[in-house]
Amino acid sequence: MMELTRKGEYAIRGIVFLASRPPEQICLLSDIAAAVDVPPTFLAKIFQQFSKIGLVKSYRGTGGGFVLGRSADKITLLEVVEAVEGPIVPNRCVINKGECARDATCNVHPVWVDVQHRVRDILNEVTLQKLAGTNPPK
Amino acid sequence: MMELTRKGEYAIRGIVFLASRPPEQICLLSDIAAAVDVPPTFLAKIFQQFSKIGLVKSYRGTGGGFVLGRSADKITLLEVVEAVEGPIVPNRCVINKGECARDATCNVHPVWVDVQHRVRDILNEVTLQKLAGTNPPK
DNA sequence: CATAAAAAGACTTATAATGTCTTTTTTGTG
DNA sequence: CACAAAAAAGACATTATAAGTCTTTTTATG
Repeated sequence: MMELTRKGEYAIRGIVFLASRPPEQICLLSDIAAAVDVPPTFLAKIFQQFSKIGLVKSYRGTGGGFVLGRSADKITLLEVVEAVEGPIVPNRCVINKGECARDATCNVHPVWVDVQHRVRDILNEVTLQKLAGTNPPK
Repeated sequence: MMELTRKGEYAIRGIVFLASRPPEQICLLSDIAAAVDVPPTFLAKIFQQFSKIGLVKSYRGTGGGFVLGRSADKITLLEVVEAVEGPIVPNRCVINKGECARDATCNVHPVWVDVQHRVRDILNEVTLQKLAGTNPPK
């Protein structure tokens, strides 16, 4: 239960790798994909999502590629995960009230809210800088 | 992300309902299903899983049905969820070492372990008694 | 033995995950 | 300007999982 999908796994690997490179160095998608062992076409989709919300900056054409959209200590694991997996919602009823007809009487609801907050808090404390930390750039 | 499946949702509804009934009263699966608005055949599968691990006790034949396997204050939400959803593992790499080749260098791993523990702790604190509490038996 | 109920297993359908392929757009370079 | 290099976009294919149904079997009771 509560399992990260492969997409999420790949997303993390990819952007952590990018964070481990010198900040101004433009990385080819194909290089990243090879380095973190992810199908390049799939990683492309993921990085497109990153790009749309500014987690990475993309350059097209010759000499193009990707760099982080912000410094690695300003990007959290929470952002990365939610970028590709969507919001963290342990149960549908947490998304919006009224979703669950039992709302008023449902004692389980607050538990899921609690879970949601705890998980988000944990992931929000972890920055890409920390994650890239002891993986020194080769 | 991290969403409970419908099966899990149904499982909780079903067993919480059972917990809200007088402890010795044998409940028909069909009655439970109707009360919590779940397809009876699907709920049957769920209760079979419960039965196997003793969360509920089943009686077959005429006059048969289900009762809780233990008192409601001795059954946790964690048990219920894991019974039908499997163990709570935010990432494959948490299941067993060696799963992830990057193991040693992976800084993300401990984060998932942390998430796993927090979530389990939260769910482990919640008993069926609490959940059934303010839902008085009709 | 007839009936009521759960257990078990095979099966179907729907949805989401995972991934590929092709075409288009953008950009730098000879 | 033409070409090549790269990402963006969209359509497509495949596989896995979720969700649910149906049929048959087992067990218990009156």
